[in-house]
Amino acid sequence: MPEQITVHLPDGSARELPAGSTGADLAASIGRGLARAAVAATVDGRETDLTSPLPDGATVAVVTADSTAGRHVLRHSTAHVMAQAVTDLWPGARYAIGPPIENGFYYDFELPGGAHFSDDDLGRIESRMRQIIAEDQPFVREEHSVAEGLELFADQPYKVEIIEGVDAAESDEAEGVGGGAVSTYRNTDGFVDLCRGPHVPSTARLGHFKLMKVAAAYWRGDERRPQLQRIYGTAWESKAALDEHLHRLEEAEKRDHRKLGAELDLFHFPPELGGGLVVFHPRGGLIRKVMEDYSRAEHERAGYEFVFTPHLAKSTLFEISGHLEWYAEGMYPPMELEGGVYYPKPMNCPMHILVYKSRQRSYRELPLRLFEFGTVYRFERSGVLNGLLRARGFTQDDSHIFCTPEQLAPELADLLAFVLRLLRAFGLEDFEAELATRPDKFVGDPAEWDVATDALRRALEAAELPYVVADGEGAFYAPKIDVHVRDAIGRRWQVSTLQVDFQEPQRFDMEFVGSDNARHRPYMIHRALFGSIERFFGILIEHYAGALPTWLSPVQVSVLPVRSDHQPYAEEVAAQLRAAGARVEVLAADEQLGARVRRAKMDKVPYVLVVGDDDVAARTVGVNSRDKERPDRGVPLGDFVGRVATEIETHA
RNA sequence: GCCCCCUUAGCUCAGUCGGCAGAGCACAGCCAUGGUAAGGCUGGUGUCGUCGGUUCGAUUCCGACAGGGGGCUCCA
Repeated sequence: MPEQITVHLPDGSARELPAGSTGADLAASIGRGLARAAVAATVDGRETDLTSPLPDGATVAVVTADSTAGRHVLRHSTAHVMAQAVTDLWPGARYAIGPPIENGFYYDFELPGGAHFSDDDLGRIESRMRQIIAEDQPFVREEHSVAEGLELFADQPYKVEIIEGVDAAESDEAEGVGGGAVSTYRNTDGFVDLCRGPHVPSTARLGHFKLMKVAAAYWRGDERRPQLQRIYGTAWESKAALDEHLHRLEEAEKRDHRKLGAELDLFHFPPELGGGLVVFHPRGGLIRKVMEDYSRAEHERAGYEFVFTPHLAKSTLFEISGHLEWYAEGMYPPMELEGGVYYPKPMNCPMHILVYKSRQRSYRELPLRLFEFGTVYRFERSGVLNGLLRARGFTQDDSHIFCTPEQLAPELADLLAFVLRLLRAFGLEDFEAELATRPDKFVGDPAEWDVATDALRRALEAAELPYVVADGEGAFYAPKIDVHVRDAIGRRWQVSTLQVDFQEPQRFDMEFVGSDNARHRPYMIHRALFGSIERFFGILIEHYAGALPTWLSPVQVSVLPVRSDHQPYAEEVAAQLRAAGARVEVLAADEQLGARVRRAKMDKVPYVLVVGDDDVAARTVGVNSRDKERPDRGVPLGDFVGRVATEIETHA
């Protein structure tokens, strides 16, 4: 046994420590500030905890609390403390799993007698957690055999299930179970939890946390298993970081499209219609019309043809398409009339296939690109509805492209470029894609799957779009690409989707006549770029916090005469702007100027013009831009009209 | 569908330890002609989400239901 060990630091230097030294000792030897900030260590790149002895000759790095790994450790440790507090306050409570997540952590519990937490309980739990933290209890790692683990957690059936799961099959590293061993962490007052670690050396390192909410969650995420009580919390390395996070949440709340939708008079969900069904008001309708007009013009340029199809169809259609077999629970219930059974359509594809099949098709017509703003109805479960982001009736900017197998790859590449062009026009810049591949349960020929998946991959690479492969996440009938965007405050939203489908062409027995005069089966691509117009609308509102770019704003310029006698000039200014294509309102001088400025600003109108004596005399306007604190006085009218016209045209 | 929370004027919310309910904004009328985020005065406004229970009496306490929010599951 050597008395000294040597550890290497990532910067290439080495350090001698007494044998048995831990990550915490290393941190202390490097410096006091670091010792305070340290929450864990890595040995040869693998996480360990600060309390385990370090091996001789390893490269050791100390993990600080403000790093991603460090925050992970903090949050995980805070989750343990929460479980400890809950078992103190509810003796006999069972604890299941409590991992760190983005911005925080959660822990799932089952309370004695099936009791539920209420929001008031969060305060009590937090108080108890603060006591535990103040007591500075060390986290001590222990290793046990599986048998000892089962003994230790005899009265914790969820922990037993985790340990037993290991015996049966794979190890569950995150839970500290694997290779025939079980690791745990114990606090001084006896609370012990199954865990791989690492943890902070003691509870005193924690403290900048807040319990956020109570929720229910199914054990193992399976709705047939017991429902547990989940508490979510957030935890950070400093008070400043915690406050910043809470501030971000407030900002996100201010951007909530439902709140802004009401404030800006854009849309609402009348209870008389039922959940998930929206009505657009004139201003929201105008924004939507601009979106649709732009989309139509771009589709026209890209070689799409426009079709229109009904909202209802007989069951026959959805029997052929397979929707009744595969998707019945997502469809609105049937209506019977005159002996027929009708369903509201959950998708547009079967309708577009009927357009294709209306006559014999030649390879010379392909690719045939059929486009429609198709409104569909899906019976989403009540708990999943979420404003415009998840509705029961919505409109897809839907297209189905029918092509020959040879055309598939180039068509996909063009399509992806088209997707990005359209999204960029709406001011979205930050994209990521997900390539979803063949699931376990699939239909069709694996060779065809490979062809399609490969075509999708090549399209992604051609577009230089960063992507991740979601293995087995494809639809049962086809692989797909989902395009995600990041908004102004970094949230990720799924928008566009591109799917290759060989299944429906077969079900509908689609054909085209090739150059060889033989009949062939076309490939089909499903694609929606906005995804759903309603959803995309909601995302834009949140992205821009309601302050839409000029070209999308329902009112682009408000003209405010200082006094009533400036009204004629204000009308003239408005007329010139309208002639240049702008949407203009004049707020007459029956209210104080300041109040009218405020009203226009609250409506997030991009330009508020004030015209008074000087302006009438010099044919100028006072320009108050949304992005500027102070107004510009005396701007020549002609200059301003030109500027707005350019902005509208260039989507600035 | 399941768990937690919420529901009082058009909106945001206060309130009644059980005794016929309030503020600000908005709205209406009048006055004020005002150069950049709320001018002044006056006024009307409610089945206190719905139904049932307890009570002399329920907006308040209890229960059910509906609608909304946050999660879970789901998202072909």
